[in-house]
Amino acid sequence: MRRGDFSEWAVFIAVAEEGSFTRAAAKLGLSQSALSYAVRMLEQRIGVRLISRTTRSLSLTEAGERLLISLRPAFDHIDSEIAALTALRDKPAGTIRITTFRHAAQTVLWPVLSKLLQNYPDITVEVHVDEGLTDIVAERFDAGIRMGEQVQKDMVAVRISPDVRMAVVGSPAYFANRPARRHPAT
DNA sequence: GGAACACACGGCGACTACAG
DNA sequence: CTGTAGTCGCCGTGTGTTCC
Repeated sequence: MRRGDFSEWAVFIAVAEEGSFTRAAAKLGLSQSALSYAVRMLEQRIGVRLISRTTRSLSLTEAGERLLISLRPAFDHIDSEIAALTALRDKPAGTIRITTFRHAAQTVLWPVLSKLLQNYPDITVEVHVDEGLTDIVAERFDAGIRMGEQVQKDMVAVRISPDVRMAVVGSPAYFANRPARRHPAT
């Protein structure tokens, strides 16, 4: 997956939430044509129509609705974590190690990391993709994404999607210095 | 005179071509 | 990949016509 993909997901969310390319463009500080191009490229690459357009209005397709429901909490969660990091440090920097499975990496993690890395270039993120059950604590990962049934008892889990059973999990050590969350912040 | 309908037109928003 | 300019087409509104 190319790095440029990240912004396309953010564009999709903005358009979906605003219900208008023009308003989304104003919100993101881009031109309307840039957003149209980004969404078109995104749809072409994944081969799924996400937004139904007419000359005067737009609406989300079923696939678009599902994608928005899945992505929005993840973006919100990353935003809240960034805010928490900012509160702890004047200038966030360092390495975050995350383990996840391929589907979550493609649909959830990459889009939010795009925003994170743009805003905090001093942060390095190590993403380990594997379909097995990597031990987050033993392998010294800071966080991971697991299906609900894969969340172990000693993990601190935050659900990130209402319709997909995915959750962000972190080692107790990671959350020891941070406030525990039951839900992603909005 | 007032209500209902049909039509024309301008505004607005999305798309596309093209240049940088 | 982004911005500009031009094009297309839907929608809202104003105006004219018809009917009661």
